[in-house]
Amino acid sequence: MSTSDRLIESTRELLWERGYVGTSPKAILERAGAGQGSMYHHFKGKPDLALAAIRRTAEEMRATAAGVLDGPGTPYERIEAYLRRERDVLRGCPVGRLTMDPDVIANDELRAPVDETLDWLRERLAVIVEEGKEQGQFAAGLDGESIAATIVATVQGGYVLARASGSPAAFDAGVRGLLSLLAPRQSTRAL
Amino acid sequence: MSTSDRLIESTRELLWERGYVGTSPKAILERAGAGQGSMYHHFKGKPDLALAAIRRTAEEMRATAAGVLDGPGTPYERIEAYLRRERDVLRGCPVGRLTMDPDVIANDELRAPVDETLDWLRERLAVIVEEGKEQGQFAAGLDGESIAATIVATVQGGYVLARASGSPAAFDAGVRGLLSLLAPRQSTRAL
DNA sequence: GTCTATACATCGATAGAC
DNA sequence: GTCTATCGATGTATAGAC
Repeated sequence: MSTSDRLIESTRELLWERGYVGTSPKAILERAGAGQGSMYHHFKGKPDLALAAIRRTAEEMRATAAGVLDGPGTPYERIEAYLRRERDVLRGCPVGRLTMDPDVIANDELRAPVDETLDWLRERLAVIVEEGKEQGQFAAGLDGESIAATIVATVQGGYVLARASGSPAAFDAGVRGLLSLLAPRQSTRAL
Repeated sequence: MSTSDRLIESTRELLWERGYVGTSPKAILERAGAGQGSMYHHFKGKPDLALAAIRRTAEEMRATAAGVLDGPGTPYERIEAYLRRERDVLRGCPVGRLTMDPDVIANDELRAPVDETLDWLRERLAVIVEEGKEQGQFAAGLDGESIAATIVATVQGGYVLARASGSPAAFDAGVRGLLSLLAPRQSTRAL
């Protein structure tokens, strides 16, 4: 792995753990095993390096979600697979957490990958919900885009609840509740 | 307002805007119009002042939520009132945002008010959902605690979506989706 | 490309005058 | 109680040697 790559990877880890405001160049360099010079040679500064890290994290998240959402199964099953997919719940979402970072939100360039990723996810889920409606799996009255927003919000908020309580249980409960509300009509299934 | 109060209020504002890591004593003092000496006279240090601020914010949030949840109306209507209550969506939740703060999560004393508030909210909502089940407004198969977690998560995650996109629209969409899923059986209502 | 040295501001806290 | 002065450490960035 190149020095530039190690810098980006270290930054990704630290952004996830401590956010943008809580991540210093010094900490990045220590973790990457590099000196000041390397960082300022490859990147213009902290925001530039963070942008590279955020873009990579966003892309990775998109690929992971696509892997599940484009998989086999009925619309409900694919949504369930997305919601139940294994997660390091207490670490939170490496993309969503950035929305609580004032310096990220204030910088359109840093915010863009975050926005685009969550937006992509919502649109992808909205299509799946619409498919489920066509197949009669979901009630015709549901709005795909709204349900998609609810699904993504439940996940993002589930991280908040889990981190507050120090346990993944609340995340799982939120997912369970959402799935029980989404469950295909008239089949009472074990959730 | 006493100096101590002004310090707490300034801290509350800054914690909301910038989080714990992003809030410096200096910024607090400037906003409060006080000097270093005042702060360290009234509080042991930054964590101590933050604790006072977080406790006050948590209490205020609880009171606000209770005002809606204990109000009039059917269980569904009270949940709807809670979800649709006016919010400064783009500012996010002053309590929930703290869960993304590594120094808050690492400190049990600072985390406690956050945990207790969200936990209280979930329990309160769980009772309301159970009431709705008894009254036949919600399907008997629903689990109060899970649905409560979904409701709180949708709100917390709604803030994430809104802040990512720079618009409250996604928050509203998530709420709309959740309400459409919760809507009392067989009455198709305008949502 | 990478390193060390240096710069200057800010961080969180303490000391001590008033 | 509040103020200013000061402290050592860290934050972000630049300079310049190798």
